[in-house]
Amino acid sequence: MGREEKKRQTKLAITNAAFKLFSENGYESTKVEDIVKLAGVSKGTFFNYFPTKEAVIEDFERISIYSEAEKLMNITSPVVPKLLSSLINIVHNLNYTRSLRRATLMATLSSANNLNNHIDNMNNLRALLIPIFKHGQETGEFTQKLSPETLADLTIQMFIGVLTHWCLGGGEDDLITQLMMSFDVFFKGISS
Amino acid sequence: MGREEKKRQTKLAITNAAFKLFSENGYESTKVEDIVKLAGVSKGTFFNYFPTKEAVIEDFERISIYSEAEKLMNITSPVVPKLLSSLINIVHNLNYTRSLRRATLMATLSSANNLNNHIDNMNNLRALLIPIFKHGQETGEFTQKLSPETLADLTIQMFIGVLTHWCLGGGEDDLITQLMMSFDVFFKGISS
Amino acid sequence: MGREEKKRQTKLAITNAAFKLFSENGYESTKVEDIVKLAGVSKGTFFNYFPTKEAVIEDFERISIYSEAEKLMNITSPVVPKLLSSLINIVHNLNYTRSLRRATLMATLSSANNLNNHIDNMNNLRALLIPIFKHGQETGEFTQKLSPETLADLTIQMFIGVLTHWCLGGGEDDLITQLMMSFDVFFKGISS
Amino acid sequence: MGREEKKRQTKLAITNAAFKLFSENGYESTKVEDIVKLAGVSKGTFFNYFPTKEAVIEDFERISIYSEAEKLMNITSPVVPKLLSSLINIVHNLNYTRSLRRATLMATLSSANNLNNHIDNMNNLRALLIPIFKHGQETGEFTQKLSPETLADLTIQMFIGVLTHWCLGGGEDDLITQLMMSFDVFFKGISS
DNA sequence: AATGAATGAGGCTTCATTCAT
DNA sequence: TATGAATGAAGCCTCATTCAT
Repeated sequence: MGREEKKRQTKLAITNAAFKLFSENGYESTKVEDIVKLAGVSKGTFFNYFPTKEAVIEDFERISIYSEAEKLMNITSPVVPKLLSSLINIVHNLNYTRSLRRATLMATLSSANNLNNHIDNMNNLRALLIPIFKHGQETGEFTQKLSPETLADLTIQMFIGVLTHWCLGGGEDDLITQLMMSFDVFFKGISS
Repeated sequence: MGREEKKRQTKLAITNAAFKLFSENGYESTKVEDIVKLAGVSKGTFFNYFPTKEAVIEDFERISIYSEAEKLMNITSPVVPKLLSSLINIVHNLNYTRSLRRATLMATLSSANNLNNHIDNMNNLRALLIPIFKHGQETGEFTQKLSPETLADLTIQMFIGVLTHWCLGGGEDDLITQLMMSFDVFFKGISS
Repeated sequence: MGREEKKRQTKLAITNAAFKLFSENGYESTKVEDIVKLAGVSKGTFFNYFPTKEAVIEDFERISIYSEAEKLMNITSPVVPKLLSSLINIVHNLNYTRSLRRATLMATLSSANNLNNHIDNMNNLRALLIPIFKHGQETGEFTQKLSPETLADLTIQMFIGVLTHWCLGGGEDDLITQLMMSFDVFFKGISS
Repeated sequence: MGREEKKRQTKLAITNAAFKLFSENGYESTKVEDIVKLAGVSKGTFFNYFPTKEAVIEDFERISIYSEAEKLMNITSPVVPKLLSSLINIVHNLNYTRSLRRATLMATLSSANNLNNHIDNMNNLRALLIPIFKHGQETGEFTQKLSPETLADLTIQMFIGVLTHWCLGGGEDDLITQLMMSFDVFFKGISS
């Protein structure tokens, strides 16, 4: 195993450990000491890979709900089934547990920087969804009482609602079941 | 002013200060020192009123979304307009700013105790909503494809979705507008 | 003993301890732990009085060679004996040991800030000396081949030379003896 | 280029880098990492050439003011001009900047070992100067009120005074000008 | 009841040094 | 001989909490 490969593994071990602990106990309660113990490296090594403890949390953005948004891009008619399967796919890839989603949400809430990232990502996703809904309106799938912008926004809101309610202990234990049921209602609500 | 009144005022000053700072900077970043400075009391006084710093956060539950749930109890047909006006009423009384809602959400996420409170409150609310939806189904307002339990759950989810999306920067600046628009879609989605 | 008096004593205990240790072992080798142990207070108390470890060193400026410069201001003819007695007086009040002077010199050398303070102080002292030498030249005490500015500068240099050579182990053990002998030669060198 | 030559060059690169950084930022603030980065070698290499970081500072003695003292040995009458030109020569060869002299002074102050080296060197120089002054007294160049030992000591003190005052920002920008002016006064002060 | 000085456990981070490659 | 990833002891500093006044 080459040096570079070893480095990648070390960094991964640290990230995974931090990941696990943050999601179980939250950022502030997780000590660097805990992370390195779980990762099986020394404290010095931790700071060889991350300048501060806070720097690790940025890797959490990797698993934000927006990470796979680009997959939504080439959706064609009929919109609903493909959109739904895309959303399911995103959730599937995120591989969330309730506690992991809570940790991710806390990460978003815990710093102005992360919050701004969230807003940027949300706007990007919104921009992707707008033409999709426009198209859907033209083909008669969706109500025209609401603008495509609003429809895009409500979709994101629905998605966040499912995730948040679920991570706070509500809904079905299986996130995807909950997601499908919720969007069933939602799509009916915005149908023409 | 009597001694008891003075004490109540002091406690209120502390709570309000903590309240403001938690909502602006989060729980962990807010120091007891900051709170007492803003409240205009000494550190010693703080600990005369609250055994620990964490004890203050429990007062945040005062503004949880469940605080006014009992007002939902005597809803009669037709369900939709009264339910909607109740929800609006709750939001109105909460007097949220985006940052205040973020703080409340962080408070819920930041301790197992608060999370359990949330779950208890949610279940209480759910218990209140179930007969309402049952009634609504009987009178033909709501679809019968979903159980009253599910409808209650989806309502809570919708409510949380609006609040979360909004506090993270999404939706209309006016929370009530956003709420009405969202529940319009939702009620259409669960109509019979 | 009042609270304020107690505070002054605590701060003094810390300063004195730091003072002693810095002069014996140097700034970097002295740990905050050492200081508080010697001062008989806790680490927390240290940081109640000084925001950082470095902040303590600024108190060292109190014993800089310039601290009593203002006493030079009202010197009248003949200049030499009064100037000499002033210099002796300054040294006397500084109460230097060789190691303490070394520590003070290191403090000056160890940060750009302290160095700038030194330069400022030096220029103030120089400004005080210039009219004195001007006066001394007019009354015929000093050579006119050198400007009053240069004479002031050479005086400071001589003073620093004595202190530095002495603290590095040279000269008489008694600093004042060394100072008098040196300025005897110096004043002869700049006599008219 | 032979292997030995390569090694010498590597060591020189390290020494020069350390040299530069110590003089700019001081010993403690200069990290081994900084040195090796500037020298263009790895950390491992550094420790192949020097057992510890502190070992590098001993190379600073190369540029101590005593390094060329032996040139003073065969001074003949008249003493003053030759002594002065020797001192100028020493300063010239040292090639000091103010910051470099500060670094050298800090090196002397920063360890008991270096301080002892300074004292040894000073005593050697003193031993060289004593017969010179004795000779100068016999030929009538210098006052007999002071012993040759004292004269030697005052000379060293003057030299150190010039260097210290200058490196702390005082005197002429050109060190040699400052040196000549100062020793002019000094030699007049010790003339017979 | 109010004060704020004192506490000290415990956190994050630094950095000279080692050693396997 | 050169490399640089890994190490871990040790340092500075924070801050909730206590308690004498």
